[in-house]
Amino acid sequence: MKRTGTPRLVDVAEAAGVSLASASRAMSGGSGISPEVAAHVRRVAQELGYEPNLHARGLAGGLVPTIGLLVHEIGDPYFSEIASGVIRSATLENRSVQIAQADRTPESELAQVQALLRQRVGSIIIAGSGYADPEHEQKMTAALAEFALAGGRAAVIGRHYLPIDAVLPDNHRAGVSVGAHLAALGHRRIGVVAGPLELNTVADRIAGLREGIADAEVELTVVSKEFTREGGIAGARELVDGEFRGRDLTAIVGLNDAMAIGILSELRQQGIRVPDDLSVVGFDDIAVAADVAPALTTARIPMFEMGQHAVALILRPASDEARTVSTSHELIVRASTAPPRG
Amino acid sequence: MKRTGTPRLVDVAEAAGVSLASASRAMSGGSGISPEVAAHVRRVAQELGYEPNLHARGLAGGLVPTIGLLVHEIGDPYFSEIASGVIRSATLENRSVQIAQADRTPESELAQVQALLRQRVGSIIIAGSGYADPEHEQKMTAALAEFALAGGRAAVIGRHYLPIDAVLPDNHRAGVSVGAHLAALGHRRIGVVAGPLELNTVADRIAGLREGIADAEVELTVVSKEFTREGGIAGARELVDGEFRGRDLTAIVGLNDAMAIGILSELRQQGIRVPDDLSVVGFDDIAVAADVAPALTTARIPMFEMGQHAVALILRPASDEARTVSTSHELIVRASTAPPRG
DNA sequence: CTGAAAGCGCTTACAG
DNA sequence: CTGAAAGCGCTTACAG
Repeated sequence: MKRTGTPRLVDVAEAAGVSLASASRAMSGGSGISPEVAAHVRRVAQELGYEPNLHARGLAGGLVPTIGLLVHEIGDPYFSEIASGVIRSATLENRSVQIAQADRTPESELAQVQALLRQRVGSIIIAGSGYADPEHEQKMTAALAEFALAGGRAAVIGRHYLPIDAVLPDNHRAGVSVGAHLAALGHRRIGVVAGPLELNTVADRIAGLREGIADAEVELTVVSKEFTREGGIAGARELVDGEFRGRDLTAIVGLNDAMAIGILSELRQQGIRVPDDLSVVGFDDIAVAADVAPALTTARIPMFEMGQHAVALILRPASDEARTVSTSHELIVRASTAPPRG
Repeated sequence: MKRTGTPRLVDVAEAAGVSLASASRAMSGGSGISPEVAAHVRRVAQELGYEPNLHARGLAGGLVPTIGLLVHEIGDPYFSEIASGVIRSATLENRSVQIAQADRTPESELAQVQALLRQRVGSIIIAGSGYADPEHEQKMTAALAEFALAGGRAAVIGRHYLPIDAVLPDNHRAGVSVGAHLAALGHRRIGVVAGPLELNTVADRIAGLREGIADAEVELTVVSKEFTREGGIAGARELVDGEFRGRDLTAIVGLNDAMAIGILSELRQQGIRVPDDLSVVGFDDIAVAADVAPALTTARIPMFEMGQHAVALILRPASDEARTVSTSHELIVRASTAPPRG
């Protein structure tokens, strides 16, 4: 069954009066062909409505222009906002994006990256914090190096251990802002509900927090849970009702908004008023942070823009050394923080 | 550069002592080969760690096992929760998913579907309400019919005008539940902030609402806005402060949670207390509905499960007539609704 | 049911 | 820079 109507590269070659090889170079390669001929071929292709067959390209050894996007969990607003930015930019550039979930485990992350490589996607964006585990990061680096060797373009969002192009959230300084804010309000006994400590996002934010409170005599109590709303609930319970009950905290920091929202929920459950009895702060400023009860004070991280930056990075040809796009943060003070009572 | 290490189908054919053709039939087709041989080939393939080259398959005329998922906006929790269900099930079935955004316009929707078809994805899931516009729906039907002819599998979520496999949210009855709930509380003047009226989701929910209040003498005031948080804000403003100010409403329904959350935000802004001065209800029960201020009464629609159902549908071979999976809803009564004052 | 062969639409050495 | 040719790894009529 001939697919009439869909012009192939031979058709444009013929129409342009050049060989298949030249047409191919005009459309993909770019090098090894005179600019005039290339321009002519492209014009003809345009007129004919030529659309390259991606499977043929993939088979012939080339890479497919698809962008592989790896997130931990697309239902998490942090990642869905990044994904939105990636897809928006990709669509503008006529690239399609294939999405995979790593489900918050390093093994799955690696497996998904390899699945993406097998499909010969031309570029890969890995969103989400890296792991402190050197063995895992080294395997990831190796996989991506091989990918780069084959002409693939990779970029990461939010991890700085890998030697490749990266979009860096302002985690450390965001932590500083949050710490300084609480210290300035007068808080001296602060609880932190952290995600897994091997995530560099968690480590960076905690380090920032410590720096932000360094001038005041603040006691920090850190518990580590899942990096989710449920983790926030569990952490809050432990801090106000568990073994740390005696600490008499006046503020709790959730290391992302999902956790902070879980914390708010648990405190409400227990009849603890925010910010009267306890202040609460988050990180990220996901869309709903302004709408929860009370409205959440948080350090805004520009997820959507980070997704767009990542696409811009992989669209640029590779260079010798890894490029980095640093983004900024903004402390958004809302209703969930206030000076401690008394 | 020989890709050593990655066994090809010829390699498994050789190892299994059969022809390439038979090996191919064993791995993909299924028909035209004896069960014993097929089983043997598959075992050998397994041992060799054979992974089919999707591009070769796509080129050879077959379809690629990738699932194309079309949403309006991945940053919207309604769609990200559906996407999460789709990706979860797809990963379990070893399928990858390619995602595209339709940005809430019919033209873009059609364009994205065609882009997906050009890539020869084996299946397409379209999430999101259909349009009342018969011309658009007819074009969509034509595109999907052609796709089905080529062996593709398609399913829609949340639109029932198209003659293909569908997962149907319980929009009408959810509307009934919401209407009945408000009527039972004693509300008689109810405002509705609707999304675009040409969306069948909107039409279905409004029809349900009308049915739910039919027994009481309720006056419904409907305004139509964008199907987003901002739309909710605009609608609330119009209902309490604009030309409808005199209506003296005692409750406002947002036709999805995003709108309802926008409504809550606007009312808070204006110093109108919920539920004391005005009750508010939403639809969907997105993850944050329980955490907004006040916690939102809403009709729960199982987005994640709907995504999984859609994958189950497209995994099943095509049948003569379109199949339908109906899902249910659950009215979740929280703090945003109460009897009207006075 | 099974096999030999053509063909899917490109890219990329290899010559010129 | 340009072209003829081989090859990427599969699927699918076409015979048997």
